[in-house]
Amino acid sequence: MSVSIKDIAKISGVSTATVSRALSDPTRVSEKTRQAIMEVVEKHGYRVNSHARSLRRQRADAILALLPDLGNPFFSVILSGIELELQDHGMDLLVADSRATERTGRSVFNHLHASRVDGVICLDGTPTDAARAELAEPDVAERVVFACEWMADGDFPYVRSDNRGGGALAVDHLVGLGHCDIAFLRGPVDNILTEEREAGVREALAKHGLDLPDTRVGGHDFTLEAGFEAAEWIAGLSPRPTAVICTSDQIAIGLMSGLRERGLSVPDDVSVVGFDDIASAAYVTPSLTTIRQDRIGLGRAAAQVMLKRIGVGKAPEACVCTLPVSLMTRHSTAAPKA
Amino acid sequence: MSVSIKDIAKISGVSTATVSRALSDPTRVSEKTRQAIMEVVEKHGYRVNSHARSLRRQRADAILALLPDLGNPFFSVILSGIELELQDHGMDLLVADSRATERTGRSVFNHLHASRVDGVICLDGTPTDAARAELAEPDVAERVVFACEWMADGDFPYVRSDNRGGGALAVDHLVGLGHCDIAFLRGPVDNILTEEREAGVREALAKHGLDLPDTRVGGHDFTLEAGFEAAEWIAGLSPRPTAVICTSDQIAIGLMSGLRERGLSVPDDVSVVGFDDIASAAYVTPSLTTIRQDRIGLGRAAAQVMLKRIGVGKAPEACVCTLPVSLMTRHSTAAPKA
DNA sequence: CTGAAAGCGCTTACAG
DNA sequence: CTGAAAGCGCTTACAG
Repeated sequence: MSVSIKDIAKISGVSTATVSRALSDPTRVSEKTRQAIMEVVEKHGYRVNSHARSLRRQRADAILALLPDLGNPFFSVILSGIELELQDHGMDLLVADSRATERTGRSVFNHLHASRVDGVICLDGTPTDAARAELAEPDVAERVVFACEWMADGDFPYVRSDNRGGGALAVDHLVGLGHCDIAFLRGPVDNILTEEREAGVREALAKHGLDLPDTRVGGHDFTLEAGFEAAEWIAGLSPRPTAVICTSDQIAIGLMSGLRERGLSVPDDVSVVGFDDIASAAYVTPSLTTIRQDRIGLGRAAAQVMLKRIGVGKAPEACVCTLPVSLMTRHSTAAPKA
Repeated sequence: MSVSIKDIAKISGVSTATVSRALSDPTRVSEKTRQAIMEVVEKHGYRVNSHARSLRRQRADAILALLPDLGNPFFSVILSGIELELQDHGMDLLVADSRATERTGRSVFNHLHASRVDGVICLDGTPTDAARAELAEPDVAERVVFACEWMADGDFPYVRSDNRGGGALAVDHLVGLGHCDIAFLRGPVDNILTEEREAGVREALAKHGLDLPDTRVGGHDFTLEAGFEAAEWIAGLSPRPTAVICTSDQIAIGLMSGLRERGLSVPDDVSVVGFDDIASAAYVTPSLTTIRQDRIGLGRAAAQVMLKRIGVGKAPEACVCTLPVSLMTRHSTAAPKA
């Protein structure tokens, strides 16, 4: 059917070895032969068969991005950052949803075992027990990089945002505005991002001589729904906190929606700070003050660390990387009403 | 390094052929041998090398999803639908950003030519000239399915929403509310979705004895920014239309934000209808009336059509599929002020 | 600079 | 039910 290296060799009157060299390492072939071969290659639209090459080279030239939820739009920008970087190195990107995969009973690292990919960028910080067991195997471990999320007890290369710093930024901003009764909305239980951001919030609060009592901590997920539900709780608190720090923009947007439905105004009655700076944060009403994560940068860096880890490109160096975050001041925060 | 079928064969005391059969077609091996082999397989954690299998079988067991913009969150849910379906059939999912790929000078169908994937689900209805030329080649054409978007002049299997019907639904809703001066906000020039939705709007308008003059048509992109910018134009129109139909929720959300900044109220001054029903549509203020697309269904259907096309699973049957859309009535639309 | 040959790890007619 | 052997399409020491 499709033309192979053998055909090209025959037509060009050389061996397959020479064709292969002309394609992979042109300097090892005379200019004249190379040109003749390339002409034949062009004319017949020959492309190296990736499976044959991978089998022979023992290298897949592909990376798997493992997401906790492929449908979550938060990841799309990160994914595009990963792809941008991989493309520059001629590597392909496979994606899989770790939760959906577990449902099938297959291992999330199957791609690695089957040599389909050279490494996996794991964006899921809470793998199942089965996955954790596999992560303990050296031949899996040495091919994994964590991005965004990570395992508290693991020792893997990683790329992440400065989550603590982000929590602190939110606090400094609110305290600077005059707030001293601040609530905090968590993400899912055991999620490392939630824990880090909360730690950052507590540290910064302490620096200002404030604290975060248990009665001011709520939330259970990163979603719009969770934020919306939390509005009922916040609205019912007495005294009501004058500001809420949310661990995601989705929570914040859901929360603002819920507060409004209860007749509460943002920022007049309650200031709200998000986390992430997703695209719509600037366009909701009021526009959302939030902690910006550089998601493209996160994706690119994750791919870079991965490529280093598996020995593509530069020599292996720093295999961890924490990206700075920044405060985006918009209209969902204001000084508390006197 | 890693254990191969040869090792398993040796340890089990059978030929590699028998191991292969035990793994792929257990009925062709005696129960006893099979069990013995499986035990060895389990114990040594053997996995079939995917490149060797693909090379031999001439099948990649993988599909490429080609998106116009990997970073656009609209696609994430579709992608998860595709993955769900592929997973059920043991197929892997590769993703690539068509615009980013073109930037590198490589062909977007390279994966197909290199046999890395068995087919490509194309979500980009406006391929470059180079890509169109390749789509004309039979061996490419027979492995492509369009999803969501498509080429007006192509004849490919496809999966799409009922875009015309969606346009009509929006009109019927607004006219039912009493609107008779309706504006329309387009997406990018030449985008087929925009054209279809506009056609649906015009047809429905005509049915009600109304029309859509050029002076009531604006917009140039599906983005939040484009919607925000359009607010200036809408606000400046005299007389001002009492309702606006947007070709995406992003446009609608951007528009509402811009209108509010100009002191206009939605829906009191202007009713707004979106298209897509993205997750945040229900949580913006006011919540957005929109045309819902079943994105998970779109993704699943696209994968199903693809699998049929390349002969996996069921016999090939209907290779086109138009999914119904539905009106989600929320708070961004109301009767026009008298 | 070039070629002959081995081999990457599988699967599958073909025989028995 | 099982095995020996060919071959999928490459790449790469090894020789010359």
